[in-house]
Amino acid sequence: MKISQLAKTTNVASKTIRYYEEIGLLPEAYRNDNGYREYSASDIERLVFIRRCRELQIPLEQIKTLIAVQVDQKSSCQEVDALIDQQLDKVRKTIAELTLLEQTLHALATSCPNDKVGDCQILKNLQQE
Amino acid sequence: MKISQLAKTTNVASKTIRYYEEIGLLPEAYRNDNGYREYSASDIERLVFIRRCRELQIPLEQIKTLIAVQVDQKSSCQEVDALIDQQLDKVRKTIAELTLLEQTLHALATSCPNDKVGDCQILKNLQQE
DNA sequence: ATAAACCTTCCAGTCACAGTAAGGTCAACT
DNA sequence: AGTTGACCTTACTGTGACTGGAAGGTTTAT
Repeated sequence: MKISQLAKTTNVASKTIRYYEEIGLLPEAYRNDNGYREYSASDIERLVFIRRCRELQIPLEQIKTLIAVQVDQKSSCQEVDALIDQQLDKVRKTIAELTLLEQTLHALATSCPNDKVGDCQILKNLQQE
Repeated sequence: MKISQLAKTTNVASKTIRYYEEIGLLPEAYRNDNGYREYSASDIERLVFIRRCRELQIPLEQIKTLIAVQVDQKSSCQEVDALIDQQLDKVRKTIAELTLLEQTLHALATSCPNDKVGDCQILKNLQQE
């Protein structure tokens, strides 16, 4: 199958597939006589895996690690667990930060009863240390 | 005052101050005989304003707009209100997305009772569409 | 024959900086 | 007078994960 077929099947843009190959996240694709990349079913699997990881906002470098770990079926999946836990931690911290941010923005949004820039309480609040 | 003094006072790195000047967020600084940038009190105000906006994750381009609006004291601060509301919206949407993400990651993190990669439920789940 | 829909590589742009290099300036000390 | 160290300057590169576009080759359908 050609790259656009793979793109459609996996819901990953052709451009992105080439990019993944370039950075070594995908192996170099087999080429047809005309130089076009040719893909098989196993490429779909790998790409779906990557896409799912990306949906979880796992960085490409860490996805590389996950793929490397998968190769040795008998090795411990401790690294996998740790990576997911890390990701969960990161997401939770970001949520906490954004929740504070939301409160600040909400307070700010409701702080100005005036309508001229000169009296604008929002702008004054933004001036404060 | 020199750039490092301004940096300390406002808690914005010298590098960042130069960058803000480069992109036109700050006006071109006055230069001493030796070519060093020289700043005054009003520069502190402007930079604190920018820093506060950045803490609220307002993009630099929108901060430019806010600064432009401030100039005409008599104009309506409708644009300011709208911008803060937009920002609040964006933050709320991100929180909602991350909350879903957190649930998925949590479910994933607790899905694997095995310890060999070959049986790892996490990796299997990541393979799914 | 030609048009459209593909494919290829390569380069630039995104956002908001941070890192580094190479060099100029200044104040204090020996 | 020389030197050290802390500043300052510009200019270029790198970050992450792509996306857009240019310029050109190939295939397929009409």
